Amino acid sequence: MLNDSLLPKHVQLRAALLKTIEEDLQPGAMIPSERDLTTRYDVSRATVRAAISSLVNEGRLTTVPGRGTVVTRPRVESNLHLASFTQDMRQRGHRPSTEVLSAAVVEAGEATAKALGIGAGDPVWEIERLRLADDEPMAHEVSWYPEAIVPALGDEDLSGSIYAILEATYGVVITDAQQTTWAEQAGHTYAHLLEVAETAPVMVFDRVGSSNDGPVEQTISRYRGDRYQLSMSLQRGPSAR
Amino acid sequence: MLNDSLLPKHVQLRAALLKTIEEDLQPGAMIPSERDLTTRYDVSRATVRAAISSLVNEGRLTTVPGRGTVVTRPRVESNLHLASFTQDMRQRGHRPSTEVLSAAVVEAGEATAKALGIGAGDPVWEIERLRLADDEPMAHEVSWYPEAIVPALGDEDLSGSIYAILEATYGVVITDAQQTTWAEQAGHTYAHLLEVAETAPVMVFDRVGSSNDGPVEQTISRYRGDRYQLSMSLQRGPSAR
DNA sequence: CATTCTCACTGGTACGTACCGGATCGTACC
DNA sequence: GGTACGATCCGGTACGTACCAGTGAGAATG
Repeated sequence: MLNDSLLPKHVQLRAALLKTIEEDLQPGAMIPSERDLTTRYDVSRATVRAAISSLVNEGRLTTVPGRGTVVTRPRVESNLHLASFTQDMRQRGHRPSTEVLSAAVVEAGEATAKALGIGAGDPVWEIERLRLADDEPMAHEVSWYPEAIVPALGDEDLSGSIYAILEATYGVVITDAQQTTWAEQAGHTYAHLLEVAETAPVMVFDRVGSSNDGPVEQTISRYRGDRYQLSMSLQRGPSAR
Repeated sequence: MLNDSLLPKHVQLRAALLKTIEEDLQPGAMIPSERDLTTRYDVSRATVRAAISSLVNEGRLTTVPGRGTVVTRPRVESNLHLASFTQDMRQRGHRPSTEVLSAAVVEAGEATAKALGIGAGDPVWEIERLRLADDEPMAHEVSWYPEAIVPALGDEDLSGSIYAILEATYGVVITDAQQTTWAEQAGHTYAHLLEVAETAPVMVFDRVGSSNDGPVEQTISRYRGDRYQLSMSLQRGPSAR
């Protein structure tokens, strides 16, 4: 039945099961019992269990002692992914808008230069924007992009997604980012911009976005603590000592 | 050798291995061979392999065909993972300690009951702890665990990792969690506990930890904004609209 | 002395058996 | 008609055997 090849049987069986649960079965449906599968595919139960446990481990199947093994209902998408402010707000049910505060070429500071892998003092576009949701301030953002990568960024309409401009005009696709977040008091400057008290808490994000060719963007955002929250899923990872 | 006993042997063996790789072995060191472990603990090789593969799955061990099984070198990157406070602080170079403020069985609130998949009013252990790093307050934590799962939690030493207790005593392994975070002002209660101003910003985490059998824990933590930050990597999700 | 070969040992694969406790359902008994 | 029992399914646990393909150290060879 199996043995098309050099692949271990439990790997082949795994693939076969995956195919059936994707094509023929609905979430919540039961797959054949382990003992049934042993005769169907003419393998031992240990092999069947190896295949199944691999799929259980990836969250595709769930075992229920005494009943059987069922196809897992697909999980709601993890909320933590790389999205532009615009996408993010729409997904949360808000109407996003943007106020461009400034856009100019400046010399890269030390931290920015290091983050972007360029020299300190190299020219970078500095874009400062206020982000609104339903016409109320949600976040303040300052972003830096190397001029060498996006020479004419200032000519574009910066009230929308800069990621879209990068992609359409410069063929640069930001595929992943690393960000650090912490909590601060708004303070003089941002209290005014965000229309909150000076002692109001804000969530600060320091993000470096990268394309396949390396870092492209650094952004420091300050979100109003009273209007923003972030959800994420955690797995027990390799470094979960 | 094993058989303390209500727990399956491979779970006990898993715990035993985890202890040795945490206490006696350096990253990169090899653990005894599978056949060696069968005689040491007087179990079958299948049992040994079950214990090992569970640890491999969580990234604590790595198997090398023809050579052996080695303790995984912890990676410094990927800062966003499921880790206990103790683990987290050690990784950040701090010396963690804990002050247990209270531990009692209470009736589950509505939000907690919903998160844990139990009935409102069902008995849950409520553990309130102050977490210190280098003897200074870092975070305040309140956790809830269903009494049905951990009947005698109050008898344990709660100044360390509760995850470790869950695993060692109850055979419950928290493998993943969903958490939401936002920024707040410390306020009366927490300002005093965390030794900061009432207007000082804190990062709040509302986390639900789950084992393979479902939710086990809800924890609400408040971290001092001036002492804590969170790093994470973002990928462009499947629907990168 | 350098190379090659052998061989013990590793994890990986695959088979078999056996028994347990939980779930389900039909059936026999009040 | 409702309850209790038992047969029978399920996955979970645990044991055993056997062989394979890499690895690596030491022996045999050049």
